[in-house]
Formats: sequence, C-alpha cells, structure tokens
Amino acid sequence: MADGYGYDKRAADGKGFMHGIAIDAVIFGFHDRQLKVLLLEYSLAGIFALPGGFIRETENVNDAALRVVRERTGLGNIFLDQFYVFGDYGRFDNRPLKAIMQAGGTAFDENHWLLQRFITVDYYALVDFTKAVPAPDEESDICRWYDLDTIPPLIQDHKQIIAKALSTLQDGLDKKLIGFNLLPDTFTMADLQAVYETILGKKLQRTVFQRKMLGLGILQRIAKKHTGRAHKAPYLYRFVSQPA
Amino acid sequence: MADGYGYDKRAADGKGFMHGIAIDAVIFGFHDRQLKVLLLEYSLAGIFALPGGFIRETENVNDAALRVVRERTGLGNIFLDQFYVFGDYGRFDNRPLKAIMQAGGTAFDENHWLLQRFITVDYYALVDFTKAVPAPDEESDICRWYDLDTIPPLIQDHKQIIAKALSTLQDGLDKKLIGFNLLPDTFTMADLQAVYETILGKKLQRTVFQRKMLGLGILQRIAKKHTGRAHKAPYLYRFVSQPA
DNA sequence: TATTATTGTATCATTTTGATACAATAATAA
DNA sequence: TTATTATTGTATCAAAATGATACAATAATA
Repeated sequence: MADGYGYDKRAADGKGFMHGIAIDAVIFGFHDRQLKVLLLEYSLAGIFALPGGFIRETENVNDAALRVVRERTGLGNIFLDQFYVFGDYGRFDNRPLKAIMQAGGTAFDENHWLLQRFITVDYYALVDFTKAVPAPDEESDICRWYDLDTIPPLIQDHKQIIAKALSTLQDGLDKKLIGFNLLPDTFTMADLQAVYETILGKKLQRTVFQRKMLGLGILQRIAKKHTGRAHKAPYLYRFVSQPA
Repeated sequence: MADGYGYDKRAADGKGFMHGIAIDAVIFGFHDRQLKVLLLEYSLAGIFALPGGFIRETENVNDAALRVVRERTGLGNIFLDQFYVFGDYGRFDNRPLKAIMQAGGTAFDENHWLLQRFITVDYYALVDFTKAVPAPDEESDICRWYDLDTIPPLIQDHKQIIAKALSTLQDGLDKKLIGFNLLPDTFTMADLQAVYETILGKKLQRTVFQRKMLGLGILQRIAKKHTGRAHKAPYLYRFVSQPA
C-alpha cells in the first residue's frame, strides 16, 4: 500500500520519489470459485493494507503501478487499470504509519516526508491466481490472498477503495471482456461462468451464458477435459482475441 | 489548466498548495447543436490550455476541481467526473510555462515549484452553456468556448486529454444518464437527441430515441413549445430523477 | 448395462429494438 | 377558410436478442 507504507528503504529519505502522491493496487485473483484480493500485513504493528508504492521522479505513474503489481505477484503481463484518485484531505492519517515505523525501529520525525499528506492513484489488477507468487515488501512481512468476504480491518479508506475497484470491475466486465484475465490459459465454460457469477454476485443462466460467450467469437476450443467424474467431458477454451 | 499554468498569484511561492500534482478540467457545453470546450488563452505568450489549478494543502482533490470549474464558469451545481490521471514523465515540459511567466513578467528561477514535474488529475464537467459566464484566471486573459473541431494547438497533452474526456463521456452517456446536464432546465426531445447525436458522433433514429427516453421514466412533460414554425408544437421536458 | 451428473445445442416464448406508417398539429400560403 | 408544409407523437409490424425449457450426448460409476 502507499500513503507512506511499503516504501523502499533505500529511499526512506524521500530522495528520488515524488512527494505527496502514491499508488495503491487492488490485485484480484480467482480460486475455488472465490474472488480474492492480495493484502499486506505488518504483523509487528498488527496492520493490514493494500499493496502500494511511490513514483520515482522520472517514472510514468502507470509504470509505477505495474512495478508494484509485479513486485507483489512476480507477474509481468497483467491486466491493470487505473480507476480512481482518492484525494480527500480527511483520509490522511499518519498514525498507522507511525506505528509501523516505530515497530520497525525506523528513525523519523514529525516532518518526515512519509508523514505528510498523500493522495493515491488507485489501480485494479486481474491476475492468474495459479501463477502469482505473493511477496511482501520491505516493510511488511506477510503478503497473501484474502477472500472478499473475510477481509480484515484495513488502514485508512482501503476498504472503500476495494469496494470501488469491485464496482468498476463489475461495470467493465461485459464491455471490456476482462474476466478471462483471472483464469489460467485454458479453462472450461463453467470456470468462466463462475468468474462472472462471483464478480457480479449473482447466478447466471448456464445456456444463455454459454451462447453469449460463444457468440463473441473470442473463444477457441482446445480439447475435451476429462474431469474424472461421471458426466460428459467439457471443452477447454482459450481466449484468442477481440471480436472482429 | 494546471501543469503550472493558471496558478493563483497569491501563492506563487508554492506555500499552501500541494506540489507536483494539479487538476485540469475539460468543461463541455452545448450550443447550436455543437459540443464545445472551454479553453484559456495566454495571448501574450500565444498559448492555449485547459483550465486547471492546484490543490490547497487541506483541500479535497475533488473540491479543487469544483473550485476550478466554478471559477471559470461562475456555476455552482455542475456535473463533474474524475476520469483519468495523466502521469507520464514524458508529458512534463515546462517551456510553455516559462514563456507565460516571462511574458507576464513574473520572476522565477529554474527551481521554481511550478517548473518541476506535475501530474494531473483530470475531470470533465457538463455545464449549461446558456448559464455559464466564462472568466479567465489570473494568468490568462481570454476564456472562451471552442467547437470541438476548431480547437487551436494546445500545450502539452491537452488535446489527448480532451479526446479521452470525450470517449469517457460517450461511454457513460447511456449508463449514467448525463446528457441532460448540457441542456437548460427545459428542452425538447429534439434538443436532447441533438446532444446525444453530437456526443456519439452519429445519427439516431428519432422514434426509437424518443421511445427509449420516455421509457426511462425520468422526463416530465411541462408544456407545449410553440416554435413559431409551421408544424406541430413539441413538448418541453424537464428531467425529474433517476428511474425507480 | 443401467444410472448419474453435466455438457452442448436446439427450440420456442418473450422482450427489446429497428423500421415504417400515419394521424395530429401549428404555422403559412392560396 | 381551406389547402399546404414541416414536424411531432404514437402505433404497428418485422427482426433481433434474450430468457426458459427440453433433450440428446457423453464419461464415469454402480
């Protein structure tokens, strides 16, 4: 997360980074028919937060976000979308950060650049859960997935940020055809439907969903997948491209 | 605009404002069946730009945007939507600002806070053209409407910002029901259709459009409008609320 | 070989959208 | 006064999209 947390110790003096502005990432994964979010834990201070980071003085803001997601997941080619700037003055609260710095034994004074007001540019990322390797940053010690309905209390307005990320994801699901970014390279129609149902929070009719997805012309049938269970084997699909 | 332009002279020393971050506003109006954008001109320097401004140290970012739009248009209750952060390092170019400062006789040195890198949070606003009273800011001398297809060369990436604002507007037109923000309190169905056609850049079928709009249940019929021409008088409508 | 669960697709009903037709004006012209 | 004209509001029918149901085709197990 940003707002001061998860900063790179090599730059703890603020040299080389933009001040007052940071990025946060809501990194979504999908597993066991559940939508998951990647969170950092600062266990010494008992604090949970979204992954985030700062912007180097000559770095594109979008690249800073890519860097953060790459560092937390080990993944390169991920779907990443800027969705909102959280910039209310009232959200600014440096007490959790002080707690983290104190717990970590970092020296600081009240004028430390990390304790000043920050606004954050927020992104959501869709990653392949099976390929991601969660890794904490320099300050935190745990980085792991949480089901959306079992998220611990988070610092500042990070819970609202997740809520807004989710509703943005919901809005763009049909229009931008982004659901498949949460799945491995090959998947069954039932897998895809589970992604949609979980994100939208409602059941979809199987036959209607299948007709719609096939009608988009972006799915390629690969082979049959024998699940080892007593029924017809479903096809495996791969996403190929945008419709013509 | 921001990126250094249009700053408040009382704070030219940078005290009281956040550094490195600014807001720009793409203010849309509608008149003569044309979509228009409000631009500032710095005629001494021969430079055109979007209206923008800075964020006071204790001000919400969204409030800073509201303030800018209010100052340029004289309007209070306007529709305003944050749509993107432009944060590429490559977009940063302080030469136009230097030109403006020189033309204005403002003293400055290379380390002036306005000459450092800025990223901008960008908003689009939809205002009632008939009520807006364009007003330049402290540095510029002309503030006026431009048709979208006769926009002069703009500083930095302001042309791209307008393009992105327009496509965001297009995407949200049906979903968010925002078209009416461009019209006066009462309007005919033909007026409304003209707004939609201009924004979307294509003709719509009159009867289908009318059925759709009436079906939303958000229009109230006020009275007949006698246009003075040889045909049936259209109804005047008023927007009442979101559909139930 | 029957049974079971699930998949892929066909079919029909319902709803939405597209296209056309036409009566109802409000001004002007004859 | 009475056609003529341009537009508006709505009805109507066709076409397309969506919703709902049915059913045959498996792949495993009993």
